[in-house]
Amino acid sequence: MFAHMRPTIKDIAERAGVGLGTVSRVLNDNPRVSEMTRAKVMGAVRDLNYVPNLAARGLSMGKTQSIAVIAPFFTRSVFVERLHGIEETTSASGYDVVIYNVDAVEKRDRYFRTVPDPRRVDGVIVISLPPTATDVARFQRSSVPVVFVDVGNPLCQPFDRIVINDVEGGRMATQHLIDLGHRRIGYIGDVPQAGFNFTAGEDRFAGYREALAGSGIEIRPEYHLDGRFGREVARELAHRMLGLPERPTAIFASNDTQALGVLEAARDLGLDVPGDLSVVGYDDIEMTDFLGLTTVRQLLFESGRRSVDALLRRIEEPEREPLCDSLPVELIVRRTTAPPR
Amino acid sequence: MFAHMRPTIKDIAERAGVGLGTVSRVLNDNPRVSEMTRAKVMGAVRDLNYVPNLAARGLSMGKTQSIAVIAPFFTRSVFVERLHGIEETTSASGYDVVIYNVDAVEKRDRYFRTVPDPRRVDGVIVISLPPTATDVARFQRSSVPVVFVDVGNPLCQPFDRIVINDVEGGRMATQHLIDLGHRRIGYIGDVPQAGFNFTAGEDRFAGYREALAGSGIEIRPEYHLDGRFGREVARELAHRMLGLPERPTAIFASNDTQALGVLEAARDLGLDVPGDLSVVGYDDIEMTDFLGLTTVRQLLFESGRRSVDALLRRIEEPEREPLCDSLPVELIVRRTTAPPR
DNA sequence: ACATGTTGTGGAAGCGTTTCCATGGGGTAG
DNA sequence: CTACCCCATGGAAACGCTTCCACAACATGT
Repeated sequence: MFAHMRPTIKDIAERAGVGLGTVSRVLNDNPRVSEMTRAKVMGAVRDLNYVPNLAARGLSMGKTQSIAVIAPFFTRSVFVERLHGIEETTSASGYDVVIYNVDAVEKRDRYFRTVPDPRRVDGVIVISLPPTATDVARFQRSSVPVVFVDVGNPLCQPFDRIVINDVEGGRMATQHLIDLGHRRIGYIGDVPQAGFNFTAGEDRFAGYREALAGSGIEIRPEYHLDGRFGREVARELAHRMLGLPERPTAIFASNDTQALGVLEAARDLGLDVPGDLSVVGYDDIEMTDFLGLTTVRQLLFESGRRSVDALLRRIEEPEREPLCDSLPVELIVRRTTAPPR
Repeated sequence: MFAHMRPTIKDIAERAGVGLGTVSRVLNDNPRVSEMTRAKVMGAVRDLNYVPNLAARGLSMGKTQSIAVIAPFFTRSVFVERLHGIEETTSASGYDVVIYNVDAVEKRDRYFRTVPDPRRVDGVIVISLPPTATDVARFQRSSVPVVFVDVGNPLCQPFDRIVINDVEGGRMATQHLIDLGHRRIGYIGDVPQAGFNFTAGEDRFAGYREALAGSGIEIRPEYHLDGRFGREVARELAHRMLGLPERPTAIFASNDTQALGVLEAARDLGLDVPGDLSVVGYDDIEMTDFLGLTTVRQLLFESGRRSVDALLRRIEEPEREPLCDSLPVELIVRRTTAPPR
């Protein structure tokens, strides 16, 4: 028994009594094959339990049937949900998904340099990582389709991209607090991680300022604190902000995780939410529902889905105009916001 | 400019004025190359910005430099954290990770059939999905190393596996409640999803029964409810259980997500936790810390890390004895458990 | 009758690597 | 000085597929 020797198209060809080219044509649904021959080949395929060698096919065709996702901190809920959308759409089209997790700037640079290679993957989805001009130039040369998700950077204009209007989201969150009657509204955001240049935070902050300015509310620098992403840090920042002589009656956190930290700080200080303090988050990750956190929902899963759609479309038709798909944001009011006392 | 033509080793060879074999040897750190030639080749590599073609290498060597992870519902925290361990360890060794998410039985079967193919991946990690005897036979024939994580099934004995002692974990959680003085202890678990045969739930329940039996506490069937995984369902189950004439003073939920549902139900009913009701979860996913949920910690990240270690070791030495690595569980006492009133 | 398609087919060439074998030059030991 | 061996090297073969070209057989139009 040659149980260990995987059959090749040559084996199929011999068994079916046809030539190599014919087998290949059958396997690729080329119409130039007679019904009879097709049946013989398919029979042999079944008999020998043939499975094509993807490396060989890839080498010959210059296609790999796999796409890469380059994402930072892929364990954070935001990315997990986007990934979910990507995975679901991708697996439906028979492509494999290879994940490149970026947890350091060097890794991003390495992946940006080596992954977008037509001999490695058929397409790349980049999430939340703005490229430099050099990166962009390289991507364009590489001939691999690249789609950006959540990257506002104008350098990306030559590529398909799925963007989120974070300014608007920040504005909505803040406006909601203003509408409730708040005037002393704090903002807690994540400091752009060294070298990553995430833009979401800044945009949300811009929305915050816009809303305040629109209502003629003074922007007080002591009401703005940034810290490394994470609950613990946000908790400390909130402690600090809530310890101010004239403390805010509401805090908008630039993401739900930091909003949790704010809630924790409020709990520490014995402040009632929303009685003494209103809190708004951003992203609407799964557990905000449990906590009753008022937040700004962005269509995370959908953003993943659409990025794959865009990528596959471009693989089909490389020459179309780059599309820019803007996803809506929506305010979800729950139990952590109320008029100030 | 031939900007679009990726250089091959042939180009390198010409530019460096050496032969193809020599280039290949340099690239593969073969010691049989003089320092001078090596330098010339490396120079050419840099000049031409050469990147090896992985498909070609894979075809030639029968290796792909990528490993597959087959996991159910990869967006659930438990899997995300295991994946994190896998990703981190894998990327450090230069392998790619391809994710196959199983959200339906058919997908599991399809992946089990097609993924473990030596021409597709160098190794496979299967998480929480017990194989059938047929699957096992196929895996063994396929010659691709397979490592199981969180699969207790005895059929997996021929393979490396990382197991978690869920019986012990369930026992510890329950014993903790008993030690606090509880006698009426409920159990809420997830019903084995049709066809998936997850075993963790049953094991944890077995531990629960053991602990009760060990303390001579009667096992009351009305204190045992199973439902589909998820917060909402668990919340309903908890409602039902807490509506019993003689309601439990403590509930052990088979996983943290369901424990959240229990907490929600307690909140709905105005029960104080831990005053009126103690709650214990399982897994110690990230947010349990925030909620102060007492739970059983299993080393999720570590399980991922070790599965990769095991896999790479087996790729190196295919003939070693299958290892069975058992990870410890640990009770983390927080704020949701206390003696009964 | 012949030129002209059309259809199905076989097989060689080529994709970019690694690996194996052959070769030549230099060193070392006799 | 010879015999031997080792080291560095070049290049052919092989990996399994797709694709292109050539060709045979037959149909069609004049």
